[in-house]
Amino acid sequence: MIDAVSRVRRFNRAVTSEVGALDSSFLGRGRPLGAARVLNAIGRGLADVGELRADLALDSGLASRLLRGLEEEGLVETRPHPDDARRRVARLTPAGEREYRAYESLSDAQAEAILARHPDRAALLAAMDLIASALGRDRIALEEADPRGAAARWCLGEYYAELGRRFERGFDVALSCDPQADDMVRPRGTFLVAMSDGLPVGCAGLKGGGGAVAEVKRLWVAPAARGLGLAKRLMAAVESAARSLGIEVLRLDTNGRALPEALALYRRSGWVEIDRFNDDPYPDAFFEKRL
Amino acid sequence: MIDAVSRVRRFNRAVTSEVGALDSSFLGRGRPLGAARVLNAIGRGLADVGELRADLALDSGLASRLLRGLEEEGLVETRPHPDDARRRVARLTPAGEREYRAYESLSDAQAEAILARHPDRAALLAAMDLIASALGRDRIALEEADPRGAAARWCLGEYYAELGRRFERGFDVALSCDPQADDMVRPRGTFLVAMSDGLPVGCAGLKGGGGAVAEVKRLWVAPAARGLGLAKRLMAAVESAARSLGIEVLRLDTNGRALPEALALYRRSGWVEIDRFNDDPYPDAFFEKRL
DNA sequence: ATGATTGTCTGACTTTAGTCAGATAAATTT
DNA sequence: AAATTTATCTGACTAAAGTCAGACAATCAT
Repeated sequence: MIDAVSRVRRFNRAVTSEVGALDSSFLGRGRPLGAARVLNAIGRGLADVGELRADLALDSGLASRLLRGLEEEGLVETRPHPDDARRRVARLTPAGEREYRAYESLSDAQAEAILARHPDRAALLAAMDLIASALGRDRIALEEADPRGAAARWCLGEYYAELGRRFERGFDVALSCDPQADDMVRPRGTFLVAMSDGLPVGCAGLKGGGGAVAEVKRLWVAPAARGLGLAKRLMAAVESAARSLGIEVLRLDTNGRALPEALALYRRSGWVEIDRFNDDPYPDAFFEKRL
Repeated sequence: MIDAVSRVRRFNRAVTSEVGALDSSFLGRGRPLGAARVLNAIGRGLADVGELRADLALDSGLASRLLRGLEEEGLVETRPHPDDARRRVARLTPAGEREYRAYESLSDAQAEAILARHPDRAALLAAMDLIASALGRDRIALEEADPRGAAARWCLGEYYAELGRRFERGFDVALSCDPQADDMVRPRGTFLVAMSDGLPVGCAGLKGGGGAVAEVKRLWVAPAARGLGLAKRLMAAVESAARSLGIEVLRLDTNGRALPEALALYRRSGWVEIDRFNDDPYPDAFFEKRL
């Protein structure tokens, strides 16, 4: 009874009795689950009725009836799609918007309640992130993002914090050559963030200078998402972005002592070790790859 | 969108879409969810119809009908309770037993599938244990157990492994004075295991010698269940068991360098530091408590 | 012994979810 | 222009879940 399978099933029971209740925040506002799910889907931005039906796996008849119910309640409006009058688009009325937000804050409150009664919030969140990333691994998408945006800044903050823990003497961004954000925005470069259902779980930057040589910077994967092959995917995406920008040679620096996984990744994916090409105090290994 | 509440909600979505599916192993055998749940509950040992109804939160009418359905299928038998003929007890027929086991192995297979597609099994299991223990913290029960039984042996194995990691030179049970199992069984002593929905998450032993002095040994809490106040509960339970056995003085030894949390716990819960009372090589601190 | 309480059952409901065979109208293909 | 396909809707169903008022017998309290 203490084998791995029993432990997964125990987790499952714990979660469906507690979190199942959390999800039932869909209830509690006097509306059946089906209608609440449709309202929620529209609130999340699933305007197109077909999309909505696919997302919620609803029969066309049922979907149509649920929509009409919400329309009669005055929460939703539908109109034909401007480009194709067979399709219909739904959106929330102001009253629907209010109702949607009411459901949202119910969910938030229940999530808060779970957190509040646990002493070690950080450990609980880390475990939740790990499980959510593991279960949703096939749905982790790489997106180009502004390096000054919220998702990128969160990743960079976590990255710097981790370097601080890994380097014996800590890490100070000011001492390292921090790439200017403009150099990581098209057309000079780019910045990629791996998103797992809304949570950033990894990033990589391509810092260009306008020429044929560019640098890969800030490769990071959240602890919760390690082991899923994300670093490899991020590097592949950076390379293909570099090609599309006309870059011919990629370079990067790293610290092999503090970040051995990174070193191993570069070595096994076609990077060649070269001489030091900057005087940044942190790195001790330098690589190049011709595209 | 990266705050704690969003992370809990993301976890929740991941889990209800994946594990929700896991739990729907209740389906897939041509029986509606309600009937499958009742069959499962009886299989788990909820014999009393009232208990069963409370556990599944069923209306009495509905419960009665579902039971009758299962009876007609030949899977369940009910009879009046021997002590109180108003109550009814249900149990599985041999066919019901087979059907129950078929559901169980479906669930097992689905749990296995989740594990199988994740690279870092140990990390995933650790995260699941942590969440299950945190959500089920109010349902962690302390039980007296045979120190040679499965639950106790699992705890002791984890305990020794952890000591091995914490002591600079590792830990070898043979070098330490390993209490004889008989000394941790009533009437000489006892052994307590903390169980969280079937998983042992902590233990403590009371090693008596027949006299008025006994020793507390093997206090351990699983990493997944730390921060929930379990060590304190275990110690309190050991003390009250000791009182019931007529013990007047409790002693224990520990290693303050490798196990600082334990030291702090003893100091703040009425234990007094005393001189070394054995020549075990591992401990460096010795305590006593008069009951 | 009587009345109240308890545990379960029955029958008559309602609501929700889900299915399916057309109907309708707009777009696409031929 | 006619035929086909597509996106949604309608109406007529069924199955499952859940509710409620009483019925009934056993037990408990006084």
